[in-house]
Amino acid sequence: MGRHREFDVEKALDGVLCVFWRKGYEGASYADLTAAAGVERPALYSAFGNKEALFRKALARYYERYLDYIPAALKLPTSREVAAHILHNAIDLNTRFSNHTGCLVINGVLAGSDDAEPVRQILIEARAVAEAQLRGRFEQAKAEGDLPETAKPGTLAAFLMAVLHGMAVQAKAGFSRETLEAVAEQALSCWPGAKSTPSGKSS
Amino acid sequence: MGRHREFDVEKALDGVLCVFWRKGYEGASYADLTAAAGVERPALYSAFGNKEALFRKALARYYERYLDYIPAALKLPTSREVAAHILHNAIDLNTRFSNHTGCLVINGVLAGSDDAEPVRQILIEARAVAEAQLRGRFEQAKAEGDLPETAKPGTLAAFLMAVLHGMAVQAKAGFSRETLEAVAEQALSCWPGAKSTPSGKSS
DNA sequence: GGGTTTTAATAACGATCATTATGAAATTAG
DNA sequence: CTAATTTCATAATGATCGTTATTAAAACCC
Repeated sequence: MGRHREFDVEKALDGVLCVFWRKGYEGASYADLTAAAGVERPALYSAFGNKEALFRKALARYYERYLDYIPAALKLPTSREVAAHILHNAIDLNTRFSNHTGCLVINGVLAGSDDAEPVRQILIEARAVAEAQLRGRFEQAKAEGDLPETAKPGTLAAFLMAVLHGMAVQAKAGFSRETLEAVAEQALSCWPGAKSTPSGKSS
Repeated sequence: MGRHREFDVEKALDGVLCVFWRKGYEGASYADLTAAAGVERPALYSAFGNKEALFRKALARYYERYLDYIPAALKLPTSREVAAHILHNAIDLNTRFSNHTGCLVINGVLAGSDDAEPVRQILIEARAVAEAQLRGRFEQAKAEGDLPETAKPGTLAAFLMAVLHGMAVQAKAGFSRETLEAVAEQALSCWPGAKSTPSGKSS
């Protein structure tokens, strides 16, 4: 019973996502958001809740639409392939759209007013989850002999995330895909190789 | 002629700097700024100009008070020492103050409203200057044989900056000094070594 | 088809934003 | 001591912030 919704909720969310991606959480005003969503303010509130809830839903959509290469990468056979796949896909994502470069999880809130603190923590937690997934995958690689005994999975995960974050900052500053690819290659150049298995027998 | 200033301009600027460092350009309100400076709004305006001018002066002070390790590092004898010195000093700066972690040049404005675009460009330019200095120093290292012929100074500079930016993001998220030191070590582990001078005679 | 319910659009809400009039207090020049 | 000048603190400016009444339009139920 009642009137139907006249706008496509997912389309509106996509528009909202682009604005948050470009301007961050606090930098995006409702004037921007409604213009991009093609919908008036009360419609956004009734469909998504307040600004923080709206951002959370945009972030969830970002993960499922644009960050799906991460779970895919984690299934690759070697830790080096995992790292390389994530680096290259991140570069593509960070430079593909000229209207919103970089990464939403970095652009969202790095530093902001006290009002933005909850959203800042959400993004910190999201990055921590990704880093933990990488550490787990690299621990597995170590157990499999894909990484040497001396390798530190936690350090490799933190290092890879640092390079990803740094490239996101650079992409937001307008760096070219080619420059970022060179950065990624440099980061990969010191990736620990497979165990030389001096005493191991390959089955 | 006229009344004397009753507050210390440099002290006030230091207070302002801390707020910008912690909350970024747009996240810092005049309520925050005046509280930290210990001075009323009109005093800030008469002494420094508007918010953008105030930020520029805080940024200049940041460079001379906290980023003086960069010109010092550029004078070190080898490119590896340059990179290591900058990485370690950046980590210290990013974690030394619990009230304003990370880096002002990153926290300032990454993504924001259109109003913040001028300040965003200022920070992009500041980072570009640092990267160009590094590239110049690494070109010199290459010419001196400190870096191999295959080394790409521009890539090394961009890579080093990426790691620095990534660590600044991580520091702002609360990462420990120890974790960041491990990240820096990983970044340095692939630093190109001195030319092996297979046909060269050491003088 | 009237009554109910949900959505849509306009416009208003109080709060806060950066910026600045305003006038009192303080210092120097004559 | 008076006049001129600068700084000080209070408070007001218009604009914009996120959020929400309010009212008209549309779609369902009985």
